[in-house]
Amino acid sequence: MVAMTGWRMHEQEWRKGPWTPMEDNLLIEYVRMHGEGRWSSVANSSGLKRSGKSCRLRWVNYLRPGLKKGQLTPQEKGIIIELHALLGNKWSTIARYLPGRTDNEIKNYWRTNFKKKGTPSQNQEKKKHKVAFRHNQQQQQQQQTMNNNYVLPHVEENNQRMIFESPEAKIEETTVSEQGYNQTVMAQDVASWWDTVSEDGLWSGFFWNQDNEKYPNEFRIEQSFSF
DNA sequence: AACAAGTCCAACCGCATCAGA
DNA sequence: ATCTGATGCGGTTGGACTTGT
Repeated sequence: MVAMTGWRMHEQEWRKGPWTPMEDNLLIEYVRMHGEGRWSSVANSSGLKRSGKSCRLRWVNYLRPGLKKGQLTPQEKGIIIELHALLGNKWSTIARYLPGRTDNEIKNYWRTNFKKKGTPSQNQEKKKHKVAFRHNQQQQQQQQTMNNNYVLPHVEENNQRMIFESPEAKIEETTVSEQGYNQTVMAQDVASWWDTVSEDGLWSGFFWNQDNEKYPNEFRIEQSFSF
């Protein structure tokens, strides 16, 4: 209740609905000048008639430099599935391990593909490609107007291996044997997806080790990609 | 060609938590 | 210790778009 007071103060005045390119530019300019954060002052400083909450969401989910658009890769899907099996609906936490992807995107992916029965049909996959293509075109136009000075956090590339690090979970590189992977943690509706991805050869391994005596609440992952 | 149904995703909402006064 | 505003998160919705009939 209390938490909403600030947001609702000028609720009648806030614009809602889809963002226009002009609004996007105003927000980009604001962030460029003031940095991320202090969203509640965006309206005053930039002239945007959007709530701070709306501005933050727009920035985080759409305007933020480094965002990937388009279809999730099999690797990314695998990470989502693994982490969801481990963490549940902690979309923002899962998103931290997928640089350039947003919690909203991951949430949408999960709901679309696994919240209901069955796996996506081939037609659905075709549709996804079309949508992804549309987004890529839009994003490329968007990116051209922006000065990308940001560095993706917590990810390094090291001899064809992505090392995931989390400030919260202290995830670090490790060497876990394939036998250590426990497929039973996967939901049943995910199993068919696993078969598909394994067959196409793009997925080369993603192993978990929860036998961590020292830090029982932590987990370690090894992710190998074929670039 | 027209309509219905399904899919996707941007954006909103409400609540929880954090931080500063 | 309490209050208040700011921020973050997860759930939900609306509408554009695609596909099927």
